[in-house]
Amino acid sequence: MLTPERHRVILQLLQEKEVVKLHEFVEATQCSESTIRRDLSQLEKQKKLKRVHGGAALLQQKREELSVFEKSTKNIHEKQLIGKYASSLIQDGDCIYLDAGTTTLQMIPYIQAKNIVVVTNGMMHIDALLEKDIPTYVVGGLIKKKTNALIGRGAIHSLQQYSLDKCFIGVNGVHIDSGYTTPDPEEAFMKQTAIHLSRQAFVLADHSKLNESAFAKIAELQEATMITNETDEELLAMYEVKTTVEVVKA
Amino acid sequence: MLTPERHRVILQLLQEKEVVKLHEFVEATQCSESTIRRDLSQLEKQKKLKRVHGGAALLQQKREELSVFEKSTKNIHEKQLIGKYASSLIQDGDCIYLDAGTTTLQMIPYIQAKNIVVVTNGMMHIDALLEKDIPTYVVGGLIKKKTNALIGRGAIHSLQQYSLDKCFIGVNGVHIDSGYTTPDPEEAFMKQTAIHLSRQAFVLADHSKLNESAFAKIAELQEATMITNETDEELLAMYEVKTTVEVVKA
DNA sequence: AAAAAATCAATCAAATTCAATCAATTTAAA
DNA sequence: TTTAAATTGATTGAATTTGATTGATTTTTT
Repeated sequence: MLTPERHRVILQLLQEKEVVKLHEFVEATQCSESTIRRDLSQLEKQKKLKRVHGGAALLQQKREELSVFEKSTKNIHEKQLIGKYASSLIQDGDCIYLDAGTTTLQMIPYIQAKNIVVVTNGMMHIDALLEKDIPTYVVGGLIKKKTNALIGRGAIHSLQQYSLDKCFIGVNGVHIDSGYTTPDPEEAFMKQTAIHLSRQAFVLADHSKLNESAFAKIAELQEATMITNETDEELLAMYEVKTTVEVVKA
Repeated sequence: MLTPERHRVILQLLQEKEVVKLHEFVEATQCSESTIRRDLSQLEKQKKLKRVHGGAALLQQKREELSVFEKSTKNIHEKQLIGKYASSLIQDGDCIYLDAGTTTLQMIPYIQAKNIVVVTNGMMHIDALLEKDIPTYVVGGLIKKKTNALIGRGAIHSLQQYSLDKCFIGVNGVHIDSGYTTPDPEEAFMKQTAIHLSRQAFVLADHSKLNESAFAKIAELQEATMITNETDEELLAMYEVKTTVEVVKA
Protein backbone atom coordinates (compact mmCIF):
# COMPACT_ATOMS: atom_id res chain seq x y z
CA MET A 1 0.00 0.00 0.00
CA LEU A 2 1.40 3.36 -1.06
CA THR A 3 2.01 6.27 1.26
CA PRO A 4 -0.80 8.59 0.14
CA GLU A 5 -3.27 5.75 0.29
CA ARG A 6 -2.26 4.87 3.82
CA HIS A 7 -2.56 8.49 4.84
CA ARG A 8 -6.02 8.62 3.37
CA VAL A 9 -7.06 5.51 5.30
CA ILE A 10 -5.61 6.89 8.52
CA LEU A 11 -7.43 10.19 8.23
CA GLN A 12 -10.65 8.46 7.30
CA LEU A 13 -10.51 6.18 10.32
CA LEU A 14 -10.00 9.25 12.46
CA GLN A 15 -13.04 10.93 10.97
CA GLU A 16 -15.17 7.99 12.02
CA LYS A 17 -13.78 7.64 15.50
CA GLU A 18 -12.11 10.61 17.15
CA VAL A 19 -9.36 8.55 18.74
CA VAL A 20 -7.84 5.50 17.06
CA LYS A 21 -5.33 3.00 18.42
CA LEU A 22 -2.11 2.22 16.63
CA HIS A 23 -3.06 -1.39 16.15
CA GLU A 24 -6.28 -0.45 14.41
CA PHE A 25 -4.28 1.43 11.82
CA VAL A 26 -1.97 -1.57 11.42
CA GLU A 27 -4.93 -3.82 10.75
CA ALA A 28 -6.61 -1.45 8.35
CA THR A 29 -3.48 -0.93 6.29
CA GLN A 30 -1.80 -4.32 6.65
CA CYS A 31 1.61 -2.87 7.30
CA SER A 32 4.00 -2.68 10.21
CA GLU A 33 3.81 -0.58 13.34
CA SER A 34 6.96 1.23 12.28
CA THR A 35 5.39 2.41 9.07
CA ILE A 36 2.28 3.63 10.82
CA ARG A 37 4.34 5.47 13.39
CA ARG A 38 6.22 7.20 10.63
CA ASP A 39 2.98 8.11 8.88
CA LEU A 40 1.51 9.50 12.07
CA SER A 41 4.59 11.63 12.62
CA GLN A 42 4.33 13.06 9.12
CA LEU A 43 0.62 13.76 9.39
CA GLU A 44 1.13 15.40 12.73
CA LYS A 45 3.76 17.68 11.25
CA GLN A 46 1.19 18.61 8.61
CA LYS A 47 -1.29 19.42 11.37
CA LYS A 48 -3.69 16.80 10.10
CA LEU A 49 -3.95 14.97 13.42
CA LYS A 50 -2.48 14.77 16.89
CA ARG A 51 -0.46 11.87 18.12
CA VAL A 52 -1.38 10.50 21.50
CA HIS A 53 0.10 7.67 23.47
CA GLY A 54 -1.25 4.52 21.90
CA GLY A 55 -2.44 6.03 18.64
CA ALA A 56 -3.72 9.27 17.21
CA ALA A 57 -6.55 11.74 17.75
CA LEU A 58 -8.48 14.16 15.65
CA LEU A 59 -7.23 17.62 16.49
CA GLN A 60 -10.02 19.91 17.47
CA GLN A 61 -9.68 23.65 17.31
CA LYS A 62 -8.15 24.95 20.47
CA ARG A 63 -10.52 25.94 23.16
CA GLU A 64 -11.42 29.40 24.26
CA GLU A 65 -8.19 31.17 25.04
CA LEU A 66 -8.57 34.76 25.96
CA SER A 67 -7.08 37.31 23.61
CA VAL A 68 -5.35 40.37 24.93
CA PHE A 69 -8.36 42.32 23.86
CA GLU A 70 -10.79 40.20 25.78
CA LYS A 71 -8.73 40.39 28.94
CA SER A 72 -8.51 44.14 28.85
CA THR A 73 -12.22 44.57 28.49
CA LYS A 74 -14.24 46.13 31.23
CA ASN A 75 -16.82 44.07 33.08
CA ILE A 76 -15.38 41.03 31.36
CA HIS A 77 -16.88 38.57 33.78
CA GLU A 78 -20.40 39.90 33.42
CA LYS A 79 -20.10 39.98 29.66
CA GLN A 80 -18.97 36.39 29.63
CA LEU A 81 -21.99 35.37 31.65
CA ILE A 82 -24.33 37.21 29.35
CA GLY A 83 -22.53 35.88 26.29
CA LYS A 84 -22.72 32.33 27.55
CA TYR A 85 -26.42 32.60 28.14
CA ALA A 86 -27.10 34.30 24.83
CA SER A 87 -25.20 31.62 22.92
CA SER A 88 -27.46 28.99 24.46
CA LEU A 89 -30.37 30.59 22.61
CA ILE A 90 -28.88 29.65 19.27
CA GLN A 91 -30.42 26.49 17.86
CA ASP A 92 -29.16 23.99 15.31
CA GLY A 93 -29.53 25.31 11.80
CA ASP A 94 -30.05 28.93 12.81
CA CYS A 95 -28.88 31.81 10.70
CA ILE A 96 -27.82 34.51 13.10
CA TYR A 97 -26.40 38.01 13.07
CA LEU A 98 -23.69 38.98 15.54
CA ASP A 99 -23.33 42.69 16.01
CA ALA A 100 -19.85 44.13 16.44
CA GLY A 101 -18.91 44.75 20.06
CA THR A 102 -17.27 43.12 23.03
CA THR A 103 -20.40 41.59 24.52
CA THR A 104 -21.41 39.67 21.43
CA LEU A 105 -17.76 38.65 21.01
CA GLN A 106 -18.02 36.82 24.31
CA MET A 107 -20.76 34.62 22.91
CA ILE A 108 -18.59 32.91 20.36
CA PRO A 109 -16.53 30.56 22.55
CA TYR A 110 -19.72 29.15 24.00
CA ILE A 111 -21.60 28.46 20.80
CA GLN A 112 -22.60 24.79 20.68
CA ALA A 113 -25.29 24.69 17.99
CA LYS A 114 -24.49 22.80 14.81
CA ASN A 115 -25.01 23.76 11.18
CA ILE A 116 -25.41 27.41 11.91
CA VAL A 117 -24.43 30.31 9.72
CA VAL A 118 -23.27 33.60 11.15
CA VAL A 119 -23.40 37.04 9.58
CA THR A 120 -21.40 39.74 11.31
CA ASN A 121 -20.10 43.27 10.91
CA GLY A 122 -17.43 42.85 13.57
CA MET A 123 -13.88 42.32 12.38
CA MET A 124 -12.84 41.04 15.77
CA HIS A 125 -15.47 38.32 15.63
CA ILE A 126 -14.19 36.73 12.48
CA ASP A 127 -11.11 34.99 13.83
CA ALA A 128 -13.05 33.61 16.75
CA LEU A 129 -15.78 32.28 14.46
CA LEU A 130 -13.36 30.67 12.02
CA GLU A 131 -11.49 29.16 14.93
CA LYS A 132 -14.68 27.26 15.73
CA ASP A 133 -15.22 26.32 12.08
CA ILE A 134 -18.45 28.24 11.84
CA PRO A 135 -19.35 29.36 8.29
CA THR A 136 -19.10 33.12 8.46
CA TYR A 137 -20.42 35.85 6.21
CA VAL A 138 -19.15 39.37 6.57
CA VAL A 139 -21.15 42.38 5.51
CA GLY A 140 -19.30 44.68 3.15
CA GLY A 141 -18.64 48.33 3.81
CA LEU A 142 -16.43 50.93 5.39
CA ILE A 143 -14.39 49.96 8.41
CA LYS A 144 -14.63 52.21 11.40
CA LYS A 145 -11.21 52.17 12.96
CA LYS A 146 -12.21 52.77 16.55
CA THR A 147 -14.54 49.83 16.93
CA ASN A 148 -13.41 47.67 14.02
CA ALA A 149 -17.00 47.56 12.87
CA LEU A 150 -18.29 47.66 9.32
CA ILE A 151 -20.74 50.48 8.77
CA GLY A 152 -22.18 52.73 6.12
CA ARG A 153 -24.38 52.42 3.08
CA GLY A 154 -22.52 49.41 1.75
CA ALA A 155 -22.83 47.52 5.00
CA ILE A 156 -26.54 48.17 5.25
CA HIS A 157 -27.11 47.14 1.68
CA SER A 158 -24.99 44.06 2.13
CA LEU A 159 -26.86 43.08 5.29
CA GLN A 160 -30.23 43.43 3.58
CA GLN A 161 -29.33 40.54 1.31
CA TYR A 162 -29.80 38.16 4.21
CA SER A 163 -32.77 36.80 6.07
CA LEU A 164 -32.04 36.04 9.71
CA ASP A 165 -33.46 33.80 12.42
CA LYS A 166 -31.97 35.68 15.35
CA CYS A 167 -29.78 38.69 15.91
CA PHE A 168 -27.68 39.61 18.93
CA ILE A 169 -27.04 43.31 19.40
CA GLY A 170 -24.81 45.21 21.78
CA VAL A 171 -25.95 48.64 22.98
CA ASN A 172 -24.59 51.48 25.07
CA GLY A 173 -27.80 52.59 26.69
CA VAL A 174 -31.16 51.15 27.67
CA HIS A 175 -33.73 53.64 28.83
CA ILE A 176 -37.42 53.41 29.49
CA ASP A 177 -38.17 56.44 27.32
CA SER A 178 -35.41 56.62 24.70
CA GLY A 179 -35.20 52.85 24.12
CA TYR A 180 -31.94 51.22 22.99
CA THR A 181 -29.19 53.71 22.07
CA THR A 182 -25.55 53.92 20.98
CA PRO A 183 -23.25 56.90 20.30
CA ASP A 184 -22.70 56.53 16.54
CA PRO A 185 -25.74 57.06 14.27
CA GLU A 186 -24.17 54.94 11.54
CA GLU A 187 -23.77 52.02 13.89
CA ALA A 188 -27.23 52.60 15.28
CA PHE A 189 -28.73 52.30 11.83
CA MET A 190 -26.80 49.09 11.25
CA LYS A 191 -28.14 47.56 14.45
CA GLN A 192 -31.66 48.75 13.65
CA THR A 193 -31.52 47.12 10.23
CA ALA A 194 -30.39 43.82 11.75
CA ILE A 195 -33.27 43.90 14.21
CA HIS A 196 -35.78 44.46 11.41
CA LEU A 197 -34.36 41.62 9.33
CA SER A 198 -34.56 39.07 12.15
CA ARG A 199 -37.42 36.89 13.28
CA GLN A 200 -36.18 37.31 16.85
CA ALA A 201 -33.96 40.09 18.18
CA PHE A 202 -31.89 40.07 21.38
CA VAL A 203 -30.14 43.00 22.99
CA LEU A 204 -27.22 42.23 25.29
CA ALA A 205 -26.85 44.81 28.05
CA ASP A 206 -24.85 44.37 31.24
CA HIS A 207 -26.13 46.22 34.29
CA SER A 208 -23.98 49.30 33.64
CA LYS A 209 -26.09 50.09 30.56
CA LEU A 210 -29.45 50.25 32.29
CA ASN A 211 -31.06 53.61 32.75
CA GLU A 212 -28.41 55.16 30.50
CA SER A 213 -28.94 56.70 27.12
CA ALA A 214 -26.61 57.59 24.27
CA PHE A 215 -26.99 59.86 21.26
CA ALA A 216 -28.41 57.67 18.52
CA LYS A 217 -31.54 55.62 18.83
CA ILE A 218 -31.51 52.01 17.68
CA ALA A 219 -35.01 50.82 18.46
CA GLU A 220 -37.82 50.86 20.97
CA LEU A 221 -37.54 48.54 23.95
CA GLN A 222 -40.30 46.24 22.72
CA GLU A 223 -38.52 45.55 19.44
CA ALA A 224 -36.04 43.20 21.09
CA THR A 225 -35.73 40.85 24.05
CA MET A 226 -33.27 42.26 26.56
CA ILE A 227 -30.65 40.01 28.14
CA THR A 228 -29.01 41.47 31.25
CA ASN A 229 -27.40 40.57 34.56
CA GLU A 230 -29.14 43.32 36.52
CA THR A 231 -30.78 41.94 39.66
CA ASP A 232 -32.60 44.94 41.08
CA GLU A 233 -36.18 43.65 41.03
CA GLU A 234 -37.73 47.06 41.06
CA LEU A 235 -35.67 48.31 38.11
CA LEU A 236 -36.36 45.19 36.10
CA ALA A 237 -40.08 45.37 36.74
CA MET A 238 -40.08 48.76 35.10
CA TYR A 239 -38.62 47.37 31.86
CA GLU A 240 -40.78 44.28 31.95
CA VAL A 241 -43.78 46.46 31.37
CA LYS A 242 -42.48 47.29 27.92
CA THR A 243 -40.44 44.29 26.82
CA THR A 244 -39.30 40.77 27.61
CA VAL A 245 -36.31 40.67 29.95
CA GLU A 246 -34.12 37.62 30.54
CA VAL A 247 -31.86 37.82 33.56
CA VAL A 248 -28.57 35.92 33.81
CA LYS A 249 -27.36 35.09 37.29
CA ALA A 250 -23.82 34.25 38.27
CA MET B 1 1.46 1.97 -27.54
CA LEU B 2 1.96 5.62 -28.42
CA THR B 3 2.79 8.34 -25.95
CA PRO B 4 -0.54 10.24 -25.95
CA GLU B 5 -2.47 7.01 -25.57
CA ARG B 6 -0.33 5.90 -22.65
CA HIS B 7 -0.85 9.24 -20.96
CA ARG B 8 -4.58 8.91 -21.42
CA VAL B 9 -4.56 5.42 -19.88
CA ILE B 10 -2.46 6.62 -16.96
CA LEU B 11 -4.77 9.50 -16.16
CA GLN B 12 -7.83 7.33 -16.51
CA LEU B 13 -6.48 4.74 -14.11
CA LEU B 14 -5.83 7.54 -11.66
CA GLN B 15 -9.37 8.80 -11.98
CA GLU B 16 -10.70 5.38 -11.04
CA LYS B 17 -8.34 4.80 -8.17
CA GLU B 18 -6.78 7.81 -6.51
CA VAL B 19 -3.44 6.11 -6.01
CA VAL B 20 -1.94 3.70 -8.54
CA LYS B 21 1.21 1.59 -8.34
CA LEU B 22 3.87 1.69 -11.01
CA HIS B 23 3.37 -1.94 -11.86
CA GLU B 24 -0.32 -1.44 -12.48
CA PHE B 25 0.55 1.11 -15.12
CA VAL B 26 3.03 -1.31 -16.66
CA GLU B 27 0.35 -3.98 -16.92
CA ALA B 28 -2.24 -1.66 -18.34
CA THR B 29 0.05 -0.31 -21.03
CA GLN B 30 2.24 -3.33 -21.71
CA CYS B 31 5.41 -1.33 -21.75
CA SER B 32 8.49 -1.07 -19.59
CA GLU B 33 8.92 0.52 -16.20
CA SER B 34 11.32 3.03 -17.69
CA THR B 35 8.74 4.30 -20.12
CA ILE B 36 6.12 4.66 -17.43
CA ARG B 37 8.55 6.51 -15.20
CA ARG B 38 9.26 8.92 -17.99
CA ASP B 39 5.56 9.42 -18.61
CA LEU B 40 4.91 10.06 -14.94
CA SER B 41 7.69 12.62 -14.83
CA GLN B 42 6.22 14.47 -17.79
CA LEU B 43 2.69 14.38 -16.46
CA GLU B 44 3.89 15.59 -13.10
CA LYS B 45 5.61 18.54 -14.72
CA GLN B 46 2.29 19.32 -16.40
CA LYS B 47 0.59 19.19 -13.00
CA LYS B 48 -1.66 16.37 -14.10
CA LEU B 49 -0.67 14.11 -11.24
CA LYS B 50 1.72 13.74 -8.36
CA ARG B 51 4.45 11.14 -8.28
CA VAL B 52 4.83 9.22 -5.07
CA HIS B 53 7.27 6.51 -4.15
CA GLY B 54 5.93 3.39 -5.82
CA GLY B 55 3.55 5.04 -8.26
CA ALA B 56 1.44 8.13 -8.69
CA ALA B 57 -1.45 9.91 -7.02
CA LEU B 58 -4.25 12.15 -8.17
CA LEU B 59 -3.56 15.67 -7.04
CA GLN B 60 -6.48 17.51 -5.55
CA GLN B 61 -6.06 21.10 -6.59
CA LYS B 62 -7.70 22.69 -3.58
CA ARG B 63 -6.05 20.52 -0.98
CA GLU B 64 -2.62 21.34 -2.33
CA GLU B 65 -2.99 25.00 -1.47
CA LEU B 66 -0.60 26.12 1.20
CA SER B 67 -2.03 27.76 4.26
CA VAL B 68 -1.51 31.48 4.64
CA PHE B 69 1.07 30.90 7.31
CA GLU B 70 3.15 28.60 5.18
CA LYS B 71 3.02 31.05 2.31
CA SER B 72 3.97 34.01 4.39
CA THR B 73 7.45 32.67 4.96
CA LYS B 74 8.08 31.71 1.37
CA ASN B 75 9.79 34.13 -0.99
CA ILE B 76 9.14 36.88 1.49
CA HIS B 77 12.00 39.05 0.33
CA GLU B 78 10.97 38.90 -3.31
CA LYS B 79 7.40 39.66 -2.39
CA GLN B 80 8.51 42.71 -0.47
CA LEU B 81 10.42 43.99 -3.47
CA ILE B 82 7.47 43.49 -5.76
CA GLY B 83 5.10 44.96 -3.19
CA LYS B 84 7.25 48.03 -2.76
CA TYR B 85 7.36 48.66 -6.46
CA ALA B 86 3.66 48.05 -6.93
CA SER B 87 2.77 50.48 -4.17
CA SER B 88 4.73 53.19 -6.01
CA LEU B 89 2.21 52.93 -8.84
CA ILE B 90 -0.58 54.21 -6.61
CA GLN B 91 -1.24 57.92 -7.09
CA ASP B 92 -2.86 60.52 -4.87
CA GLY B 93 -6.61 60.25 -4.92
CA ASP B 94 -6.69 56.77 -6.43
CA CYS B 95 -9.36 54.28 -5.61
CA ILE B 96 -7.70 50.88 -5.62
CA TYR B 97 -8.53 47.24 -5.06
CA LEU B 98 -6.15 45.02 -3.12
CA ASP B 99 -6.68 41.35 -3.72
CA ALA B 100 -6.29 38.95 -0.77
CA GLY B 101 -2.91 37.25 -0.66
CA THR B 102 0.54 37.62 0.77
CA THR B 103 2.09 39.50 -2.13
CA THR B 104 -0.45 42.33 -2.11
CA LEU B 105 -0.19 42.37 1.68
CA GLN B 106 3.46 43.37 1.29
CA MET B 107 2.42 46.49 -0.60
CA ILE B 108 0.69 48.11 2.31
CA PRO B 109 3.66 49.23 4.43
CA TYR B 110 5.08 51.07 1.42
CA ILE B 111 2.00 53.00 0.35
CA GLN B 112 2.77 56.71 0.26
CA ALA B 113 -0.06 58.17 -1.81
CA LYS B 114 -2.51 60.51 -0.07
CA ASN B 115 -6.29 60.61 -0.13
CA ILE B 116 -6.65 57.14 -1.48
CA VAL B 117 -9.42 54.69 -0.81
CA VAL B 118 -8.82 50.96 -0.71
CA VAL B 119 -11.27 48.17 -1.35
CA THR B 120 -10.14 44.68 -0.34
CA ASN B 121 -11.35 41.13 0.11
CA GLY B 122 -8.42 40.15 2.32
CA MET B 123 -9.02 39.98 6.04
CA MET B 124 -5.32 40.06 6.72
CA HIS B 125 -4.99 43.36 4.90
CA ILE B 126 -7.41 45.25 7.05
CA ASP B 127 -5.31 45.72 10.15
CA ALA B 128 -2.35 46.85 8.08
CA LEU B 129 -4.49 49.37 6.19
CA LEU B 130 -6.11 50.81 9.31
CA GLU B 131 -2.69 51.05 10.89
CA LYS B 132 -1.76 53.48 8.13
CA ASP B 133 -5.05 55.36 8.48
CA ILE B 134 -6.17 54.49 5.00
CA PRO B 135 -9.95 54.52 4.52
CA THR B 136 -10.81 50.91 3.85
CA TYR B 137 -13.84 49.26 2.36
CA VAL B 138 -14.31 45.55 2.69
CA VAL B 139 -16.37 43.53 0.27
CA GLY B 140 -19.03 41.43 1.95
CA GLY B 141 -19.33 37.70 1.57
CA LEU B 142 -18.30 34.30 2.78
CA ILE B 143 -14.93 33.95 4.44
CA LYS B 144 -12.71 31.20 3.17
CA LYS B 145 -10.87 29.93 6.21
CA LYS B 146 -7.69 28.81 4.56
CA THR B 147 -6.78 32.05 2.86
CA ASN B 148 -8.83 34.47 4.94
CA ALA B 149 -10.30 35.81 1.73
CA LEU B 150 -13.86 36.90 1.11
CA ILE B 151 -15.42 35.06 -1.80
CA GLY B 152 -18.73 33.99 -3.23
CA ARG B 153 -21.80 35.62 -4.74
CA GLY B 154 -22.03 38.24 -2.02
CA ALA B 155 -18.44 39.32 -2.44
CA ILE B 156 -18.78 39.67 -6.20
CA HIS B 157 -21.98 41.63 -5.87
CA SER B 158 -20.46 43.81 -3.22
CA LEU B 159 -17.40 44.50 -5.32
CA GLN B 160 -19.48 45.48 -8.32
CA GLN B 161 -20.76 48.47 -6.39
CA TYR B 162 -17.40 50.14 -6.80
CA SER B 163 -15.56 51.76 -9.66
CA LEU B 164 -11.81 51.39 -9.42
CA ASP B 165 -8.76 53.21 -10.74
CA LYS B 166 -6.32 50.36 -10.27
CA CYS B 167 -6.36 46.84 -8.96
CA PHE B 168 -3.50 44.69 -7.71
CA ILE B 169 -3.99 40.96 -8.03
CA GLY B 170 -2.02 38.00 -6.74
CA VAL B 171 -1.93 34.82 -8.83
CA ASN B 172 -0.58 31.29 -8.53
CA GLY B 173 0.37 30.72 -12.14
CA VAL B 174 1.33 32.73 -15.18
CA HIS B 175 1.49 30.78 -18.40
CA ILE B 176 1.79 31.82 -22.00
CA ASP B 177 -1.19 29.67 -23.01
CA SER B 178 -3.41 29.43 -19.95
CA GLY B 179 -2.92 33.05 -18.83
CA TYR B 180 -3.23 33.99 -15.15
CA THR B 181 -4.48 31.15 -12.94
CA THR B 182 -5.21 30.27 -9.30
CA PRO B 183 -6.41 27.03 -7.65
CA ASP B 184 -9.86 28.09 -6.46
CA PRO B 185 -12.48 28.98 -9.09
CA GLU B 186 -14.36 31.18 -6.62
CA GLU B 187 -11.26 33.25 -5.96
CA ALA B 188 -10.47 33.31 -9.66
CA PHE B 189 -13.84 34.84 -10.41
CA MET B 190 -13.33 37.44 -7.72
CA LYS B 191 -9.99 38.46 -9.21
CA GLN B 192 -11.47 38.49 -12.69
CA THR B 193 -14.26 40.79 -11.58
CA ALA B 194 -11.79 43.21 -10.02
CA ILE B 195 -9.77 43.33 -13.23
CA HIS B 196 -12.86 44.13 -15.25
CA LEU B 197 -13.93 46.88 -12.87
CA SER B 198 -10.57 48.65 -12.96
CA ARG B 199 -9.19 51.19 -15.39
CA GLN B 200 -5.76 49.60 -14.93
CA ALA B 201 -5.02 46.10 -13.70
CA PHE B 202 -1.73 44.80 -12.28
CA VAL B 203 -0.81 41.21 -11.57
CA LEU B 204 1.92 40.58 -9.00
CA ALA B 205 3.87 37.40 -9.71
CA ASP B 206 7.23 36.52 -8.22
CA HIS B 207 9.49 34.38 -10.39
CA SER B 208 8.25 31.12 -8.92
CA LYS B 209 4.87 31.69 -10.59
CA LEU B 210 6.13 32.02 -14.14
CA ASN B 211 5.48 29.16 -16.51
CA GLU B 212 3.22 27.56 -13.93
CA SER B 213 -0.49 27.04 -14.20
CA ALA B 214 -3.18 26.31 -11.67
CA PHE B 215 -6.72 25.00 -12.06
CA ALA B 216 -8.88 28.08 -12.48
CA LYS B 217 -8.35 30.78 -15.08
CA ILE B 218 -8.46 34.40 -14.01
CA ALA B 219 -7.76 36.28 -17.23
CA GLU B 220 -5.69 36.38 -20.38
CA LEU B 221 -2.16 37.76 -20.09
CA GLN B 222 -3.01 40.93 -22.00
CA GLU B 223 -5.77 41.89 -19.57
CA ALA B 224 -3.30 43.04 -16.92
CA THR B 225 0.21 44.41 -16.59
CA MET B 226 2.49 41.87 -15.01
CA ILE B 227 4.89 42.87 -12.25
CA THR B 228 7.61 40.33 -11.56
CA ASN B 229 11.18 39.93 -10.37
CA GLU B 230 12.11 37.35 -12.98
CA THR B 231 15.31 38.33 -14.79
CA ASP B 232 15.63 35.65 -17.45
CA GLU B 233 15.56 37.82 -20.59
CA GLU B 234 14.48 35.01 -22.85
CA LEU B 235 11.57 34.03 -20.65
CA LEU B 236 10.43 37.61 -20.26
CA ALA B 237 10.62 38.25 -24.00
CA MET B 238 8.09 35.48 -24.47
CA TYR B 239 5.58 37.17 -22.20
CA GLU B 240 6.25 40.61 -23.58
CA VAL B 241 4.78 39.52 -26.87
CA LYS B 242 1.39 39.24 -25.20
CA THR B 243 1.40 41.77 -22.39
CA THR B 244 3.22 44.57 -20.61
CA VAL B 245 5.81 43.34 -18.14
CA GLU B 246 7.45 45.45 -15.45
CA VAL B 247 10.52 43.94 -13.86
CA VAL B 248 11.59 44.74 -10.32
CA LYS B 249 15.29 44.36 -9.58
CA ALA B 250 16.83 43.88 -6.18
C1' DA C 1 6.42 2.94 45.37
C1' DA C 2 8.00 -0.80 42.65
C1' DA C 3 7.13 -4.04 38.99
C1' DA C 4 5.02 -5.27 34.80
C1' DA C 5 3.11 -4.11 30.49
C1' DA C 6 2.63 -1.34 26.75
C1' DT C 7 4.24 2.08 23.71
C1' DC C 8 7.77 4.75 22.00
C1' DA C 9 12.03 6.69 19.18
C1' DA C 10 16.21 5.28 17.11
C1' DT C 11 18.77 2.29 14.39
C1' DC C 12 19.84 -1.28 10.93
C1' DA C 13 19.71 -4.35 7.03
C1' DA C 14 16.81 -6.07 3.35
C1' DA C 15 13.81 -5.03 -0.21
C1' DT C 16 11.95 -2.00 -3.22
C1' DT C 17 11.99 1.87 -6.14
C1' DC C 18 14.45 5.42 -8.26
C1' DA C 19 17.29 8.36 -11.74
C1' DA C 20 20.87 8.07 -15.00
C1' DT C 21 22.97 5.92 -18.71
C1' DC C 22 23.42 3.28 -22.94
C1' DA C 23 22.49 0.53 -26.89
C1' DA C 24 18.76 -0.94 -29.93
C1' DT C 25 14.88 0.35 -32.42
C1' DT C 26 11.70 3.31 -34.52
C1' DT C 27 10.45 7.64 -36.60
C1' DA C 28 11.27 11.83 -39.12
C1' DA C 29 13.90 14.63 -42.14
C1' DA C 30 17.51 15.56 -45.63
C1' DT D 1 18.67 6.01 -49.25
C1' DT D 2 21.12 8.08 -45.67
C1' DT D 3 21.39 10.70 -41.64
C1' DA D 4 19.78 12.67 -37.61
C1' DA D 5 16.53 12.73 -33.84
C1' DA D 6 13.48 10.62 -30.73
C1' DT D 7 11.70 6.75 -28.22
C1' DT D 8 12.22 2.55 -26.01
C1' DG D 9 13.77 -1.31 -22.75
C1' DA D 10 17.56 -2.99 -20.07
C1' DT D 11 21.13 -2.22 -16.68
C1' DT D 12 23.55 0.11 -13.16
C1' DG D 13 24.44 2.04 -8.62
C1' DA D 14 22.08 5.39 -5.59
C1' DA D 15 18.21 6.65 -2.82
C1' DT D 16 14.06 5.54 -0.40
C1' DT D 17 10.97 2.80 2.11
C1' DT D 18 10.11 -0.94 4.96
C1' DG D 19 9.76 -4.26 8.98
C1' DA D 20 12.37 -5.98 12.78
C1' DT D 21 15.05 -5.14 16.86
C1' DT D 22 17.02 -2.47 20.45
C1' DG D 23 16.75 -0.06 24.75
C1' DA D 24 14.31 4.06 26.65
C1' DT D 25 9.97 6.06 28.11
C1' DT D 26 5.35 6.06 29.54
C1' DT D 27 1.28 3.95 31.47
C1' DT D 28 -0.94 0.53 34.19
C1' DT D 29 -1.01 -2.81 37.73
C1' DT D 30 0.40 -4.70 41.90
